[in-house]
Amino acid sequence: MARVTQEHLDARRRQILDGAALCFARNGFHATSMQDVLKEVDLSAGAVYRYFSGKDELISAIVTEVLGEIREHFEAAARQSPPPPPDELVGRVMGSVLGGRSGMVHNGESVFPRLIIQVWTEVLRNEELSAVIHEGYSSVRGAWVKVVQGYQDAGMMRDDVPAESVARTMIATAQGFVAQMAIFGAAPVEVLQEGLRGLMSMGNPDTRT
Amino acid sequence: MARVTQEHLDARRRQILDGAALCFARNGFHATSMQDVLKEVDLSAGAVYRYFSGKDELISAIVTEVLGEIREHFEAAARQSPPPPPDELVGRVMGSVLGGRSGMVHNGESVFPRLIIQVWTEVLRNEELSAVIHEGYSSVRGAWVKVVQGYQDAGMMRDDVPAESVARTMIATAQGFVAQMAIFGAAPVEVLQEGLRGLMSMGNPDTRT
DNA sequence: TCAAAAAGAAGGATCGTTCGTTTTAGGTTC
DNA sequence: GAACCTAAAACGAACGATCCTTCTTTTTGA
Repeated sequence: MARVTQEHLDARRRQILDGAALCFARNGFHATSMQDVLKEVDLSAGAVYRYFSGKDELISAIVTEVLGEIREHFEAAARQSPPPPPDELVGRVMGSVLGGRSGMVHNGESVFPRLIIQVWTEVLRNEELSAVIHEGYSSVRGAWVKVVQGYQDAGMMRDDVPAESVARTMIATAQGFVAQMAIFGAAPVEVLQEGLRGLMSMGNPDTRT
Repeated sequence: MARVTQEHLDARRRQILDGAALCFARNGFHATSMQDVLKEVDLSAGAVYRYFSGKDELISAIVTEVLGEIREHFEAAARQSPPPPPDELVGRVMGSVLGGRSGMVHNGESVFPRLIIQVWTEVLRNEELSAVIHEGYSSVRGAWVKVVQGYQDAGMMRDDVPAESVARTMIATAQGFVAQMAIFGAAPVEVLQEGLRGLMSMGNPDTRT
């Protein structure tokens, strides 16, 4: 295929990214060989190396894309007006994160949770990717802090706890639920929402600061 | 050193496990070479292969040990009497999990959070280890469900949400906080506790089921 | 027809592991 | 108690396998 259209080139690149992401979600970045990826995308080495300079660039492209998607979903949820309560906020994020790559399924399970925890381990050993997730997280946290301050200003939440701590905790809830889905299999987002509503119903814990 | 004492053999095995765990926390299981481990523990290949039949067995031993420790910390916290509120419960788990391996530090950061998320990725590609984490999680969840039912029976929490959902959400909070510490660095456990107290103070969210 | 896309065999490097050798701790002998 | 002996612990060079990547050749589409 010579002198192909730009759409064809883009489609090839996406085909490689998707196939590689599937492999990486299954086996991790470094237990997956290039041969595994080549077999998955049904292309030769020469073809893949035309689109990516090497395995590292392929990994970086996937990690960056995943982090970008997640950041967007978190920030979109925080832009809701009026700011929804925590259970709805977290539920919306989880729904859009899991629904975003709805096509990517393996053994009946969404690939995304598995891919996300692989990404977490990869940012630990790559300064460039570490910077990406730091910046994204910082931005998301800022947006969610504002939502929490909205709760406090409206008298919906005690205001003697730092808004940042609450924002971090809500984000942690979503992250932990993703980890559970990756390890133990898919679960309805309602589980997480019910859990948050249960916690929210406990009332101001007396005089303990 | 021939005919050495059993204590020496045990110490050697532990030395290898700790050194390998440090390497794996830094770089992941499959981006860490045996040469890396040998250099870290300052032993030869022949020595290490006397204690472990191969890299896979070394990984399995570390993963199993980590999962066992975590399970014990979660179950010990649930055995508290009377059952503490969620913020104290989660705070106690985080404290003991992070304090347990207090000796293992790298660049001023506790190694354990990094090691834990590496473990999560490894159970995805090893059926044996998957069974271990499934069993441990099932047991922990059962213990925490009872605590939540205690909240509900005492009228501290609305009882129209499944206790299992709340238990899962509390566990997810701890898991997510571990992920945050691994990726973004250590943070006081108080952050997570404050966050939970903030959520708990929001009161019964009206008529939304 | 030809430039570009894809193919796929092969190279160089690194991996996990083995195995023949050396060193050592602790029991034995005088 | 000092010298010796021996089984085992540790060593480390080397092997085959596998990995990522390159590069020449073939195929393809405009």
